[in-house]
Amino acid sequence: MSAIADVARLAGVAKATASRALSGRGYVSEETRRKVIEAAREIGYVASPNAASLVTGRTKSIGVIIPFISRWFFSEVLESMEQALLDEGYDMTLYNLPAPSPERERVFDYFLARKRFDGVISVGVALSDNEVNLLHRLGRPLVGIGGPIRGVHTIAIDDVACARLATEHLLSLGHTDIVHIGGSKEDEMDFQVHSNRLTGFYAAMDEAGLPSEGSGSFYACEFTMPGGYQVGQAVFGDPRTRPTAVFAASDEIAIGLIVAARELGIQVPADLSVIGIDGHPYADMFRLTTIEQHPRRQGRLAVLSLLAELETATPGEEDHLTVLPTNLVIRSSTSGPRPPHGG
Amino acid sequence: MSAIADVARLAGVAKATASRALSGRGYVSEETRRKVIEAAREIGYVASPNAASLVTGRTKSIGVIIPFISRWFFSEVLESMEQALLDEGYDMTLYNLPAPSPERERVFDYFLARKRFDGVISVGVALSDNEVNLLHRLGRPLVGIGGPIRGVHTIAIDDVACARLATEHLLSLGHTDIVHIGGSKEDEMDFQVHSNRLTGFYAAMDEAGLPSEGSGSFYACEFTMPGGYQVGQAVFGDPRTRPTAVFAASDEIAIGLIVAARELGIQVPADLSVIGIDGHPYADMFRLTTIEQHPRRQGRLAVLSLLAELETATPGEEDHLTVLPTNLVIRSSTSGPRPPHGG
DNA sequence: GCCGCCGCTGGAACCGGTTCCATGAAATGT
DNA sequence: ACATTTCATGGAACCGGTTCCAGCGGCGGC
Repeated sequence: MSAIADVARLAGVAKATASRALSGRGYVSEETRRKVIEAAREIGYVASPNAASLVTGRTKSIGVIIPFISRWFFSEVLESMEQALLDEGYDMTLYNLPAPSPERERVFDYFLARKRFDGVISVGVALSDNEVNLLHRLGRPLVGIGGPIRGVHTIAIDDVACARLATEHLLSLGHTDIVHIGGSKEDEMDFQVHSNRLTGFYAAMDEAGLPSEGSGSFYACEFTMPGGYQVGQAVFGDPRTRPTAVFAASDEIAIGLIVAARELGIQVPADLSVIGIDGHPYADMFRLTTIEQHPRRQGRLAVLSLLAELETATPGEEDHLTVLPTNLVIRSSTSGPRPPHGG
Repeated sequence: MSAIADVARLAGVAKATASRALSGRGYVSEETRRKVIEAAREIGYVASPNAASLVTGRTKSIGVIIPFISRWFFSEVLESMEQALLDEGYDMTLYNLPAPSPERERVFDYFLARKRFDGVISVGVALSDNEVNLLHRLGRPLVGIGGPIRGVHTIAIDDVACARLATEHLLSLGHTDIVHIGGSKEDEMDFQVHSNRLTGFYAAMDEAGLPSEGSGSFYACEFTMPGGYQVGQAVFGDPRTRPTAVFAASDEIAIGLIVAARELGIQVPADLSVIGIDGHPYADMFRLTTIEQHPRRQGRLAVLSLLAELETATPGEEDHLTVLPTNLVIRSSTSGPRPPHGG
């Protein structure tokens, strides 16, 4: 359509002056600025970001690497990042990369090397040193969400502490027969989330003098509601494996467990206490006690932190870890255990 | 880093030749092509899409406008579109625009006018004529998902038919006391989805000679599981308003209803049949009878259709509506009504 | 009255590709 | 043998901005 040359011609100035007037860089008299802006408005001029970024190297766009879109935590983070980027005048280019794979190699080599973005936010993805280095070489800052990446500023919650707190909540209610149901260490998407929550659980159990690692108090589970439901049916269906309390690694798992328990005629919390982690919008409806982790806050902070790094051109604090607060919300899925019958 | 001029120099040819060799356009001898490609590989050359799009006008990027990210249908569509675009070598730039608002005006005027994309897919968004025209003027094709937009190729399911089918399923089981619980017509996100499903419901009831519009057989509800739960508590809690069957406008609503019913001691399906629409992954776990609408298929088709339009440079069939098939999946949340007691 | 600085402006180079056009060599047709 | 095509290649213009640099008028200082 209309280029800056047209604006300049209409305003009766040179391209250079028009550019300065519109971008606000360099000396322009107040009168000239008004003329140029008026001319631009008149012909509906919109600058081509392509042309600009060709010379400035800035694209006003941020790349986001994320392994899932449809899982709660990720979609919340995504939504909040989109909002924050929009507010700051940035575009968001989305790369949904399920797992380390040839697919992902391809994206890194091809898409990311084209540097169509000023920076990258990686959500819950365990980037390899190689991948981090590639971005570094391109001079593109990187901020992570969800777990430490070597040499990268990361925003996360303290998963070990959360798990410990959740377990301690159950312990403080008097439970001794507690199991943890969550993601397994071997799970490919593990970004230390699974293992950290497991670690926190074992630590709390250990401190309470209860059987921990190796005692069979952990069941691996897909990180979804049906995953929790399935494991719940198996574990609660057999009186020999049924505990009095469960710490679930996510609210969705916890809800799946609650549904399974209800179907088996097990009273929650009278017969079984359940606690989760997340602060999922469904938690309230299932009266689930949980630890809220505020993903939207994490996403927003990641964006602001990345943009700050970009705009100050400081390399940012590498290896810096920002730990965001979480909070325990007690509803009625947890209570003290039923006194042993006949006891 | 390295520009095409470096590649040309290393290969001992002119920039123009190097460009032809790498892009595959125009005449280049096989030998020269090999030399250039080898040189490019050697210095790790990656073309700058900015520079290329500056002259070709193509960005190899698609803009997506979507009102929600975290709701099931939308996240599924998004994920499938991302996948399809990646496969075809396109980037996806995401614009999450909740509702018609000044916010949205701003995005249209500012972001979209910068034409950083070759085309646009709008998911479940009722674009105004103005907005459609703006895109048209920019020469960017547009494909919609979820409801007809004037002058735009749209991919959708037949919501009226789905609702009719769902209702007929309940009727065929012998139910006569049926209510519909779903989004209200006044809901701002209505993209004819709500009203179409309501229309289909009333049509089926009408045909069966049962009370339809204006008979109080419809309850408005937020389009989420807690929304369904809340309405379920209210409607099922009062024996006077409790029907024998419910057609829920979405699976999430249906599941919320089932949870509410179970808590009230109402047997599903013996006391209450429930059918939804979606094919949500949780449906199986709640044994929910539903009509599957395959959002991933919709997303994939939208991408392929848009790219085809782009690559053939045909303006596409405007006002064309592609209706994708849906299918009824019968599980055990529906059955015949309990015979009237004392009857 | 002259020098130097400041504020403002225009010309031109540049970012990194693509494409038009001219040129020349080889292959084909008559 | 000569006129055409066809294929290959290089030079240069161009896409639409930004930025460097030179020039110029006005003003204050000495």
